[in-house]
Amino acid sequence: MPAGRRRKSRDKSGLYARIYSVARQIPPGRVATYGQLAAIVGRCTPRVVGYAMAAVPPEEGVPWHRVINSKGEISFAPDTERYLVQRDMLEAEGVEFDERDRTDLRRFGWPGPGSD
DNA sequence: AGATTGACTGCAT
DNA sequence: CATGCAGCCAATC
Repeated sequence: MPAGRRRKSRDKSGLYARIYSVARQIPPGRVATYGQLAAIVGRCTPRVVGYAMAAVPPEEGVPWHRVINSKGEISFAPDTERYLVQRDMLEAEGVEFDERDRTDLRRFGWPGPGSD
């Protein structure tokens, strides 16, 4: 790996790789918020995490469906197919939604890396 | 190079 | 609890 050159990580190319790397650590049945991932990745913001999730290649093994917004809700309009697909996958893992279509982050929220 | 958009968030109303 | 607004960073046009 290219030693030297660190300080503030200018690896913009590795930004997505970092985000995916963290996302892959989210265990089944748990969900993480964009802001949480951004904080763990560092030098990143929720917007970028969302953009990265939208750009996840299908075979990367990244559980993009376990990433939701800070309100504990899926960030797609409820009447879209993408929303239904994501919700279906989460429920299949045991994540529950209330009548407001929100999950309880205190129960299903991912504590963070190393909580395995 | 400037403007616009997007799977966001926190705070004020 | 719903809505509005500003701040945020990268990708696209």
